[in-house]
Amino acid sequence: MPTSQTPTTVEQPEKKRRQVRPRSERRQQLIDATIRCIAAHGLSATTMQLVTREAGLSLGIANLHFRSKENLLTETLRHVTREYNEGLLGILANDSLPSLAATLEQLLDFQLSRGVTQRQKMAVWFAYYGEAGARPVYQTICSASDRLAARKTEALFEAIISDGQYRDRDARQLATGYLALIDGLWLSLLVAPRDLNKTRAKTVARAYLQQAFPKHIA
Amino acid sequence: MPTSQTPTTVEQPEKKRRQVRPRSERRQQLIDATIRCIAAHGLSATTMQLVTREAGLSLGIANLHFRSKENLLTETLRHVTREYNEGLLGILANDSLPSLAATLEQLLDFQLSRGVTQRQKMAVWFAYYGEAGARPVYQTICSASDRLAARKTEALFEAIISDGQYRDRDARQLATGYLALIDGLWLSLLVAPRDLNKTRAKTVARAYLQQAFPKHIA
DNA sequence: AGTATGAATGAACAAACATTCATTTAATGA
DNA sequence: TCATTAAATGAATGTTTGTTCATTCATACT
Repeated sequence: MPTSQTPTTVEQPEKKRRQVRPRSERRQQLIDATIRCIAAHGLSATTMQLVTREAGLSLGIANLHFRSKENLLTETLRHVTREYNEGLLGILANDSLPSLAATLEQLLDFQLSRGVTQRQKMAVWFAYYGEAGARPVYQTICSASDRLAARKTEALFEAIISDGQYRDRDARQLATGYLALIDGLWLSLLVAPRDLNKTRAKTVARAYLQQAFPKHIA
Repeated sequence: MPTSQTPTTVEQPEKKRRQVRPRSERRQQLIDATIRCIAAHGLSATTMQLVTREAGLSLGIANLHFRSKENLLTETLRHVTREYNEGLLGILANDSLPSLAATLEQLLDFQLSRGVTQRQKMAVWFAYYGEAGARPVYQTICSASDRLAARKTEALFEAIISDGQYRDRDARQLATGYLALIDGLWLSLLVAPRDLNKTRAKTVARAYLQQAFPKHIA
């Protein structure tokens, strides 16, 4: 054998080169991995081993960046919640008023869009809802998010009722019903995708809005 | 001290007398305890210790009567599901036809009744929904139950549409919407009981039915 | 090139877990 | 009253879990 410097390449398992990355990037990487794990294996089967392996990192790193598993799970819920709320506020922010009819259409499109209704996100959402009754932290995060959505939707509906001079309509009640309907449709999409697809779900939600505000939706 | 035969009664922790009971009774006892544990601590924190202690029995007894924890959890879901389905079928059974309007009212009353909307039951329901994406057994049980409810509700709505000669109504779509609405209301009652109570939930659900079938509901 | 810093690693550990099974004892019938 | 049966018990077991921390090494600065 000549002057082969390489250390006897006997098809080693290719020990991955260690990389140093900023804290925020690692945190995001771990949250993403946690979401995938929860969607694939459920919340109760999501272990630190599973998450860190899914992220392609070492076991100890989650505790390094998140202090504890509990904290990682809480931050993951916060992340999914924040993402949804930002999307919602982008449509329902007080200042942006293109037209009430257009806003209503945008809201419907967003809530049954690809991004929001993908299995991964919905699975995470409902996994935490399921535990919310027992974990005050989850309950707080979930209900704060719900309350924000309720407030913004109610405000939109009030504006629409005023604009269309609809009679005998209660904005609060209609908003409660509409948001519950959306939640229920998400649940069906998650648990029984054979019986309901996104298109039909959107038709159902649109029908609700048409009954409520016929002048504002086609 | 005289002839005290009793073995020095120094306020012993009162060793509970062992009782032999039939298998079916023990199974029910354990399922009930499991429901309470899931409601109080969540599915992921429900351990055999917790369940058997809650039932006032010894640690090994759950494995004796249910073979495994997995089996106990599955049977618990089956029990809750069966209980709900029986209530529903009691109202929507094909043969019992008092009057369509009365049946509609009964359905609404049942789905938002004390028995169905008590925190314990709803917490169990959603805990399993949250894991359903990852556990085929849960998914099967949940979606089979959902499908039954959908079929029966749709049949009722078809009869009502025919009876009232309503135009431009799709029974399937209305049933999907109504059941999703009920699911969403349950979720809100569970997660944000501060913002929604049973009475208001019933008002919202009734409004949906009134829009759909004004001749059949007050 | 040499050094200092702290991010990344993963073996090791203690706690918690479901499950097993030898033992106990209530219930039944002879 | 005693023998038989099997339900009930809980200490013991082996596995899995989250967490720790001594060590390694990529990176940046001198």
